[in-house]
Amino acid sequence: MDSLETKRIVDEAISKSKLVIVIGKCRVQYSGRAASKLSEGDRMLVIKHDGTFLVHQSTKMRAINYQGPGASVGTRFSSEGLVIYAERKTPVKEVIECAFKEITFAQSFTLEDDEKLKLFGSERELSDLLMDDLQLIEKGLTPLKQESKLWKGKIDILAKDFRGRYVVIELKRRTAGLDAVTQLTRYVEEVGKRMDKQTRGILVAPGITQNALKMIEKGGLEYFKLDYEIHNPRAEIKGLQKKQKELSEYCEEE
Amino acid sequence: MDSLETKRIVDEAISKSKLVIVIGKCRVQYSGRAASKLSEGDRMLVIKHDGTFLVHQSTKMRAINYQGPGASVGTRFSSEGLVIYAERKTPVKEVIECAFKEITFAQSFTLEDDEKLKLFGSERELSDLLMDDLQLIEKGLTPLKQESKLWKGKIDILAKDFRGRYVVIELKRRTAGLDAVTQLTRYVEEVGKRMDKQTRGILVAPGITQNALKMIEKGGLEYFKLDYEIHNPRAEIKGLQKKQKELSEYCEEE
DNA sequence: CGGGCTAGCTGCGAG
DNA sequence: CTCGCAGTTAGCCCG
Repeated sequence: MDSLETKRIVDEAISKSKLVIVIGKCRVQYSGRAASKLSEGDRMLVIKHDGTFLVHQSTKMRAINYQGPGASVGTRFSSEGLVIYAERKTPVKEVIECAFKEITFAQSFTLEDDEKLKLFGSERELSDLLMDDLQLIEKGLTPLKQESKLWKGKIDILAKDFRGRYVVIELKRRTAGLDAVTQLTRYVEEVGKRMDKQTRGILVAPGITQNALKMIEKGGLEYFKLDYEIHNPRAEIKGLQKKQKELSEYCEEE
Repeated sequence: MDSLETKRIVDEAISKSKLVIVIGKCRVQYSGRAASKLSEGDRMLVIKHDGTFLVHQSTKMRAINYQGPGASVGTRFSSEGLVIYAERKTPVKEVIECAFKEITFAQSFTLEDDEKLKLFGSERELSDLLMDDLQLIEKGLTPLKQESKLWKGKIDILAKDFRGRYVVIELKRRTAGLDAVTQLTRYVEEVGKRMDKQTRGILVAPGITQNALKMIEKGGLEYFKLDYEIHNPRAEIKGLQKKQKELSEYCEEE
C-alpha cells in the first residue's frame, strides 16, 4: 500500500476523530518515563480518537509500545518513509514514533459506543455483601465504616467485635499474598495506636499463600477463607470457613 | 458486511494462525474470574494466533473485555447472528462471547515479528547501576547481594555499611508510596530478626509521597532521592541527594 | 504449577 | 493536579 495514501488516511482520521488501523513493517522508538527500541517487524498500529496509540505484535495481550489517552498524534515523512507519532507533555514529555517501511493495510472507522461495562465479582461488590452481613465472618461483628481513610491508607471495612474491640478487615477477591498481609498490618498498627491497642486484623480472601499465612500467624492476625461464586449478574457469598488464631499476643515472638 | 463471510474469514484465520480484526456492533459477555456484560455498541475485536482476544471500545488503552493468550477461539451462529467466542480452562474456566448484530469490517493478516523490545530505565537496570557504585548513596556502603530471597519476599539490594550494619535497599523507578515503605519494613524486619537488630532500611526512589515519608521517619527508616536520566540506550544516574534521618530508634514512638 | 513482584502498569475515585 | 489502590491486572522469573 502507498505511504502517501496512508498518510492521508491517518491525517483524515485524526481530524475527524475516527479510529484508524495501520498494519505493516515498522520500527518503533519510545522515550519518556522510560525509553525503548523495537526493531523492524510486522505490527498492528491502532490509533483512537482520544489519542490512544497502540502498537501490537502478533502475540500477547498488551501493546508492546503505546501512548495513553491525551496524546497528540501526527504524521510525517522521513528518509525511511512514513512516520506516525504520538506526543504527550503531561505528566512527563513522552514521544513514540512508528516508522513504516512497508504498509499492508490502512483504514479508518467510526465507532459509536456509549456503553459502560457492568462488572460483577469486584472487590467492591464483595465488600458491600460483607457489610450487609458481617455475621457471616463472626458472630457479634458489627460494621462501622467502609473505605475508612487513615493516613497510612484506606481500610476496606472497619468493625467492632462482640467485646467492643476494633476489627480491621482487609478483603481480597483472589489469593492473598505477602502484600495483602503487610497492608493489613499497616492499618491495624495505625488503628491500634490511635484507638485501641487491642485492635484485631482479619484478612478475608478465597485463598492465601503459605508465607502470607505464616506472616498472619506470627503477626497475631487472622485469616478467613471466603468462598464466593459469581452467578452473573452478581456475586454471592457461598460459605465461610473460619481459621481463627486465638487472639493472643501482639508482642514479638521469634 | 455478511455474517457468513465474516465467519469464514475468522475460521480461516484461526486455522491458519493469522491475526484477524472484526469491527461492528456487538454485545459482549464474559464469565470467569469475574463476570461482565457490555451492551450493544461499536467495537473493534482483535484475535491473535496465540488465542489473545481483545474487545476495544473507541477510547482508552485497555481492552474493555478480553481473554489472554492460550484461549481457544471459535465461531457459531445464534438467533442474533454471528457469535465469536474464546474459551480458557486454566487456571479457571473462562468464556468470552461477542455477538455481532452488524459487521462493518472483517479481515485477517499475517504478522511476522521475532523482535523483542529493548527497554531502558527499568528498575533492574537502575539496580545494576547502583550495585556497581553504592558509594553514590553513602560512603562505605558495600554490596552483598542483589535480589536476595527471604522468607518474607525478595530484597532488591542487600548491603553493609561502614560500621558493618546490614542495609536493606528498596528501589523504585518512580514516586514511592506507602506500599513501597511497607515492603521495606517487611524486609528490614526479617533481616533484623534473623541477622542483626541494627539492620537499616533505605528507600531509594526519584520521589516519595508525603505519607510514605512520614512512615519512613516514624519507622526509623531512610529515604534517598534518586535522580536519573534515561539517555537511551541506557539509564544513567544523575545525582543523589541524601535525606538521611539520624539512625536512632527502632523502638516505638508515638 | 505457585509465589513474589515489576509495570513506561492503567484506571478509578476522592481530596 | 496528588494519593492510595484495585485489576478478569499482565508478564517475568525463579523455585
